[in-house]
Amino acid sequence: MLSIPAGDSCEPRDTLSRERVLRATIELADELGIDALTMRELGRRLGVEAASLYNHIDGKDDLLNGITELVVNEIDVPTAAVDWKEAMRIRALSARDVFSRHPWAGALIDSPERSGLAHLAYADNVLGTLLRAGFSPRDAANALLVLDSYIYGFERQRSRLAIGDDGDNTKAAEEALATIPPDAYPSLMQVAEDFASRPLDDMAVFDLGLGMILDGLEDLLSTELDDELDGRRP
Amino acid sequence: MLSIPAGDSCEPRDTLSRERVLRATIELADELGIDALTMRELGRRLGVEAASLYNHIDGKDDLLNGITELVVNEIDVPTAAVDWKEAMRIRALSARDVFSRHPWAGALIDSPERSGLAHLAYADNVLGTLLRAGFSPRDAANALLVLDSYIYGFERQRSRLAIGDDGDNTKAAEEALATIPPDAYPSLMQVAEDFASRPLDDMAVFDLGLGMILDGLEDLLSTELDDELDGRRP
DNA sequence: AGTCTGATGCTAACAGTGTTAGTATCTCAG
DNA sequence: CTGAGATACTAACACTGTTAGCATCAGACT
Repeated sequence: MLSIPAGDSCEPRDTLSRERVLRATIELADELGIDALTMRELGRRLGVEAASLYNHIDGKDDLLNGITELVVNEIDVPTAAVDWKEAMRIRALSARDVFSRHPWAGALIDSPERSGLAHLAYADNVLGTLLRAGFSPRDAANALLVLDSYIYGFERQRSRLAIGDDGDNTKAAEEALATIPPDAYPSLMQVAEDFASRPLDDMAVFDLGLGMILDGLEDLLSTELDDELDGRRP
Repeated sequence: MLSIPAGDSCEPRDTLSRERVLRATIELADELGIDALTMRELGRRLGVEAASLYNHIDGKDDLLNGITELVVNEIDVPTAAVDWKEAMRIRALSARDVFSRHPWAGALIDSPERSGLAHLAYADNVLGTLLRAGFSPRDAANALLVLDSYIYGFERQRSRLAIGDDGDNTKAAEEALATIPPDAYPSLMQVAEDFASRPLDDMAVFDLGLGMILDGLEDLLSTELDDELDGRRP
């Protein structure tokens, strides 16, 4: 199936392989953005004609699925016996880290039909952590859905607002101030002025919202445990 | 500028206009999905050749910006003097409603550079509500970011997991159960079995997470007000 | 009324996309 | 050294968004 010469630890240098193609795809998407990812450009990078890629992948969809899978695998899912809240926080921060390395990943991950085995393993790990913490299967699933909504959603907002990874948000705020009709949006104006003086710490804001959800989940867990006790000793 | 005959209340019937094009675009996207939205197909719908559309729009980007703007305008932003929490909840449910009518909207709204005047008005309204409730400009902006991350993120998860609007989730869960390798993902298995017996009430889950965030914001607001009092009477 | 002008739609085409069929080449086993 | 199978290339197809140039039809002006 694979084109790697059998039993040799030396990597194949001049021939293609699914893995090499996927790696080059990620590189290309990282450097030039997902829109610049075209079969011909990808072939050019690999010193190959576009059609040759089809010997190793099933089409562009398969290509996107492949890099999505690789990226999902980059997200840390802590297996150690840490507190469930801490585990969720570590996972969230790791996801944000992956997104900052691969800005295109957010848009791909929550496209339907791109979830492969990596996503299953990811979900299984998270659900396992929550179940062990005492969540019911139903509440564990709900928690996963709520958390992922926020984690992935935050990334999308970040990219929508063009929030850079460095702290040049004050400049962006000033530019926005200049283009906004002065009197039409007073509240927006007031907020923008505030951001012009002090930059947005998006990391802190992310953690703020994450903390709210985690606290809410903790409440959910404790009431659930109480209910369980009541059920046993009515 | 506009092609409407001056001063006549009768609408133009056989000539195109930017508005007619945008309306037809939304219809097409609603019926066949955003991928089926092609200039030639859109022209066919309007009984017109694709190139003619360019007399009324600046290109496909302008088209997408236009329908995004229209859809954002569909989101209710309650101006009445209701509780800020209730106002945020109404807004969130309205957004979810819009997304269920236009499943493609989620993917468009949080693409960068698609935010037009509608988005500014939307943000101004929400920020105004929060400022009036006592939030500082900084915290109001943070609250908006956190809330929108969750609201839009939830929609993306919904579409990713292919959660339909009706309650046939049990069937989907059973299918998922069948394809999952039985022993590889025990936690996932356990959760899927639960969902096979009782369907997912995505509306309730959405409200669950929303409540957590709103409660967290309420805490933020009260400590903020306390700090303000302490500052005045140290 | 007749003409003219500007907007509107059409035809044809271009560059670029993903993808496939058929052919050449290259590598390695026998 | 030869044959066979994998691998890459050439050429082309259908489709995308987009533009230039021409035809046509409307209403405005003299």
